[in-house]
Amino acid sequence: MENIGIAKIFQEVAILLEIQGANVFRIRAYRAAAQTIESLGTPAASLVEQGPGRLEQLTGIGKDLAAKICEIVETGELRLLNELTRELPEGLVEMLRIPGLGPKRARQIYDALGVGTLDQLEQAARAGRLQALPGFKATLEKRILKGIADLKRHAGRFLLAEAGAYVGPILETLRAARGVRRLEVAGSFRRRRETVGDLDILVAADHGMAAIAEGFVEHPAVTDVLARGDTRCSVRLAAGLQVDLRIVPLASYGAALHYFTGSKGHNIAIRTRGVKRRLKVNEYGVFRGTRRVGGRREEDVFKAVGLPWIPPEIRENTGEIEAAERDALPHLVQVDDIRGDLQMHTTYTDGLNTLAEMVEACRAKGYAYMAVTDHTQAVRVAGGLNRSAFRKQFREIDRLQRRVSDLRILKSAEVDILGDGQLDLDDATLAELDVVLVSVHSRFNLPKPEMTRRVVRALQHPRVNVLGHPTGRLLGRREPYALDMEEVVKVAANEGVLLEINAQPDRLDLSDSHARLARDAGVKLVVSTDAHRTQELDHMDYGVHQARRAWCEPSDVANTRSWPEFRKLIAR
DNA sequence: GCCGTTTTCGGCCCGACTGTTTTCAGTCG
Repeated sequence: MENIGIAKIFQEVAILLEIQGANVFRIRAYRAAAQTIESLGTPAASLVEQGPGRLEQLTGIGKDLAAKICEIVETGELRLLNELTRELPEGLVEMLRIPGLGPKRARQIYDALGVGTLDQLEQAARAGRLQALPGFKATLEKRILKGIADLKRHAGRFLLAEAGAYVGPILETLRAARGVRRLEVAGSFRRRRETVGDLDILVAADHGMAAIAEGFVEHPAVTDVLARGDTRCSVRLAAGLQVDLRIVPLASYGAALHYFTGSKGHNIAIRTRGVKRRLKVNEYGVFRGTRRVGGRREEDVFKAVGLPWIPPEIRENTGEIEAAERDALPHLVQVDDIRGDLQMHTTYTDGLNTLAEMVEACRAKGYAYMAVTDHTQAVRVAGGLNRSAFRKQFREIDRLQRRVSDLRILKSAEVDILGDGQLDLDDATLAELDVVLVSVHSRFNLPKPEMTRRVVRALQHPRVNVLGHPTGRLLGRREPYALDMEEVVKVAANEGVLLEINAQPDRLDLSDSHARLARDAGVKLVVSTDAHRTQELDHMDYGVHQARRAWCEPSDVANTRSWPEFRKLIAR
C-alpha cells in the first residue's frame, strides 16, 4: 500500500466518523495523520519494517494510529473503515464534496431518505424530496443540485500555472481599484503547491471595502457568485476554478496573509503555540487579551510565538516549526541562484525553436551554461537523433560556441532508457557528451521491481550523470510509473548521479516529497525546464519553487554551481 | 486520538457567510 492509499483510508475514516458525530478531535487526529503520511516522502511501509515505535516518532501518530498504519500495510485494509462502511454507505464520502452539504445534513438526508450515493441524491433533489426535511428549503436544494453538476463537470485541481493564468485579469482589476493598498494571492498558490484547488486573494484596504468586493463579484470572468459579504466573497470562474477574496484593514494584513497562506496544519500549530503564550492569533492580528500586539507584518505573527519568519513553501507542518525553533531553517534556493539550464530541446527533434534561438534565449537569461538535450532514436514520435545526426549537431554547437563567449553550450542528450535498462546511444557518442541525461519514455506499466531494476541499471552506467523526470508523471493525466524511489535515491547517492526536478508545470517531477527524500539522502538535484520553445525557459521558476518545497538550499541544487564546479561534481 | 513549560486528564484554532432562523446551526476555509 502506497502512502497516498493509507492517507485516503484515513481521510475516509475521518469523514465517516464526522457523519457519525464522533468527537471532533478524534476526527482531526485522523485528518492530521492522513496529511503526515501523504507528505512523508519515504514509504510508511518501510517505517513499519523498522520496528515498533518508529511510526510513533511522527507528530500526530500515537500508539493507536501507528497500529492502524501497520494493519493497513500488512493487510491492505482497515477493519475500522470496514465497520464504518457497514453502518454508513461509502457514497456519503463523495456527497460531502458538495458545497453546502456537510456531515450533519448528509446524515439527515441518509437517515430520512436512505440516500447514500451522489446519483440517489441527485434524483431526490430533482424530485423535490429534500424540501420535506426540516431546515431544508428550495434554495438549499437548488444549491445542492448545482453542486452536483459542478462536481461532475470539474472535480479536479488546477495546475499552478493554469490557476495563475485564469486569475491574472481579476488581479489587474483589483490592483487598480480605489482603496487597495496591498494585494497577494495566498493559500496553496503562495505555498507553490504543484496544483491548487482554489485561489485565495487577499487585499488590504483602508476604505471602500464594499466597492472592492462589488468589483470583484461583478468581474466579467466570474460566472457564479457563491458568497458575498463586505470582507469575504467567493466566486467561480468559467473554467470551474473557485476564487475567494478577503479584504482586511492594512493593520491586519500580515496576520491575514499568514492565516490565509496556511497550510491548515501549520496554522493550527502556530495558534497552539500562541495559546501557550496566552496569545490569541487570528486573521486580524495577534492579541493579548483585547490588546493587539502585532499583525501588520507577517513577521509579527511568527515573532509573537517566538519564531523567525518561515518561507511559505515549507509551511506544511512537516518540521518547519521545529527547525525555526532551533534557528535551523534552510536558506532556500532562489531562481537567481540558477546558473544554467540542463534540459531543453530544439528543432533537431521535437523542439519548436532552433539551436541558435535557444542559445540566444539562454544568453538573454544570463546563464553561464546550457545543455542541449535532444532525444535519441527510440523516441520516434519526437524524431530522435542517431549518432550521425548528433555529430551534425555537435558541429553546429562548435560553430555557435566560437561566436559566443559568455555562455558555455554543453553537448548533451536526453538518452532513452530502453526497456531492459540499456541506453539508446552508443558508448562512443556518449563519451563525447559533456553531460548525459537519461529518461524513460516507454513501457510505463512495468511492475515495480522490473521498472526499478531498469532505472537502476541505467544509473549504474558509468557515463550517466542525470536522471530526467524520474517518475514520468503528468499531473492530472498520467500516474507516476511504479518505481522504488528509496532504491533509486540510494543508487543515485552511490553512483554520484543527479536527480532532476523537471520544471514543466504539468510534470514537476520529482515531487516535493521525493525531492526532499533525495536531498536528505545527500543526493544533488538539478532543476531543468525541459523547454521545447524559448518561452518555456521561464518555467525555471516552477522548478525552483518545487525545490524550495523540498527544503533545498543552493548547495543541494547542482546547477547553482559554475560549470567547472558542476563538472567536478558529476565526475565519476 | 494525541499530547505534556497547565504533563497521564483535560484540554485541543478561529472567524465569516448562508439559510432558516427569531438567536443560531451548519458549513467553509
